Amino acid sequence: MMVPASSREPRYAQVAADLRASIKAGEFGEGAQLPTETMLCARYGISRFTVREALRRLQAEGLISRRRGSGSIVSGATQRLRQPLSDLGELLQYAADSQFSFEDRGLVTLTGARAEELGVVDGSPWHHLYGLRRISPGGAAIAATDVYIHPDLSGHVPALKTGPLTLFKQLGELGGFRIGQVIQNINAAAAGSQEALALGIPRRAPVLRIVRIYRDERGRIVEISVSSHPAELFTYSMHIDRS
Amino acid sequence: MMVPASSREPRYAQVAADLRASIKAGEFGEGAQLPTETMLCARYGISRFTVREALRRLQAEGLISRRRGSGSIVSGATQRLRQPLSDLGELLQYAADSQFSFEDRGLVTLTGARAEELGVVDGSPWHHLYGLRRISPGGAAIAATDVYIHPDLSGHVPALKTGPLTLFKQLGELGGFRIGQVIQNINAAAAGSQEALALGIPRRAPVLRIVRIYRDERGRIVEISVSSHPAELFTYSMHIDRS
DNA sequence: CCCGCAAATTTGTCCGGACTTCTTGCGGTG
DNA sequence: CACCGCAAGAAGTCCGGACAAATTTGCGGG
Repeated sequence: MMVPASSREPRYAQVAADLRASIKAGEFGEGAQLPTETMLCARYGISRFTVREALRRLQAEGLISRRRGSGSIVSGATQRLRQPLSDLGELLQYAADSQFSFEDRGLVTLTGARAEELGVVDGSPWHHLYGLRRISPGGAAIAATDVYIHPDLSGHVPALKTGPLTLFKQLGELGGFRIGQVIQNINAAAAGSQEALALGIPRRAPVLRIVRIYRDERGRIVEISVSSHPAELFTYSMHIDRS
Repeated sequence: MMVPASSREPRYAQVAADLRASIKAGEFGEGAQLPTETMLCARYGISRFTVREALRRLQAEGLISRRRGSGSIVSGATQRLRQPLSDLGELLQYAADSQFSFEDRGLVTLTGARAEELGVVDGSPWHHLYGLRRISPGGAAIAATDVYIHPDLSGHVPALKTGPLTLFKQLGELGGFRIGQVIQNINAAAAGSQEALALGIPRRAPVLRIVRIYRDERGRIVEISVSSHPAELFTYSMHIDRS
C-alpha cells in the first residue's frame, strides 16, 4: 500500500526497509515503541504474518527488541555502534564503505597447516590475490588481505576491478551464481613482517585475523579471504538475542 | 505426536530438538537430504508452519541449509567444527563445557576509557570478579576473565558458585530475571603482564579479547565480562546464511 | 546420445483466523 | 496508602489453505 518499491522483492522486505528508514530518520527515537503488529497490519494493508516477518528481520539486525505482552521498542544506539556484519547485507555494505585494491599473484597450491586452517583439501590449487583495504583511496590501510579464488573461476580474475564492489559479488555476476553462506573464523595473531610493513605497525604486533569462506548456494567454496586488521583499528561486534 | 517432551516448550522447539538429535546421531549424514516439509508434517502430525519454524532454527544454527525447489540438506561437518556461539543456547553450552573459578574483588568504579570501552556510564560502580576458565579442573587456563556485575545484584555475589554454570544464569535465578540480549565485541590485543602470567604466555603476546555485555529482557545491563584468550587456543567461528 | 521443454516436486511468500502467555494499568479492598 | 486481582492489550504459538518461484526429473524430438 504505502510501500510501492521494486515489487520484485517480497512484501515483508519492503515493509522492513520502510520501518528501518523510519527509525534511522528519527521517526522513532531510541527506546520508543513501534506501532503494534495489528496497527502495522492496518497501516500497510497486509497480514500479521507479513508484519511479523518484517519485524523478525529488524530484530535480527539488532534494530529493535520485542517482548511478549509489551511491544517492540527501538534498541539503544549504543547497541549498534560498531560493525555488526551479522547478516549478508551488512557484510557487503561494510565492503562497500571501503576500497580494496589488489594485485594478481597467480596460482598457488595450499598445503599442510595452511590448507587445514582454511578448510580446503591439502594440495589443492587456488588463484591468489593480495591487496589492501582502505577507508578512503588515499588513506591508511585498515587491513591486509590474501584472497584465494577457486581455480574454476580463474578465467574471470582478469575482469575483477579494484573498488568498492566485493570480489565475491563480482565473481557471482561473472560466473552466474549467488552467494549462499559465509563462514567467518576470527582469532588473534602476531603480525608477520610483510603485514607489519604494509599496515605500518611494529613487527609481531597483535592483529585481528578474520578468515572468511564464501560458498555458493550449492555449498561449493568459491572464495576464501584472510584479512589482518591492526588491533587498535578494528573491533568485531555482534549481538545475540533471545529466541 | 512422536515427541512427548516437556510440553512446556513450544512444539517447534521439540521438533527442532528431535531433528537435531537425529542428525547428530548420524541418522542423516553430511549432505543427506532431510525429509520434505510435507513429510515432516505427516510424521509429527503438525502443520507446515510449525515444521518451518523448527527448520528455521536448525538453519540458523548452521546445521542445515535449504534451497527453494531442492530441499533441506545437512551441512558439512567441517562447517561446524569450532565454537559457533551464535545463539544463546550455544553460548551457555560453551560455558557448560568448561570450568570457571573466580575470586571476589569487591566494588570498583569504572572511569574514562575503560568505562567507554565497556559501554557503561563514566564513574559508575560495579562489583568486580576475576577468574580463570579451564577445560578441565586441573588443566591449563584458556582464558583470563574480568567480570563486572551491576551493584544492585551485589547481594547475590556471595551465593555465586565456581563450576560449569554461567554466572549470568546463576544471577538470573537468584535475582529472578531472564536473559534478553548479549552483545559481543571482539578484538585483538597484547597481553598485559598479569594476563600473561596467568595464562602462561609471553608478555605482549597477542590475545583475543572478547567483551560480552549481558542484558536482561528490559535491556538493563546486568553483567559485563572481559575475556582474554591466548591466540593459539581460541578461534571464534560463525556463519552467515542467505535470507 | 544430447538438448530443450513440460511436469512434478519442494521451499518461499502470504492470507485469515484462533488461542495462549505475558505485561500493564486500573480499580477495588484491606 | 499499599496490596491484590482483574481486564485489556500485545506478542508468541499454531492451524489450514493458496499461490509463486526455483529446481529437478523425465519425456520426446532432433
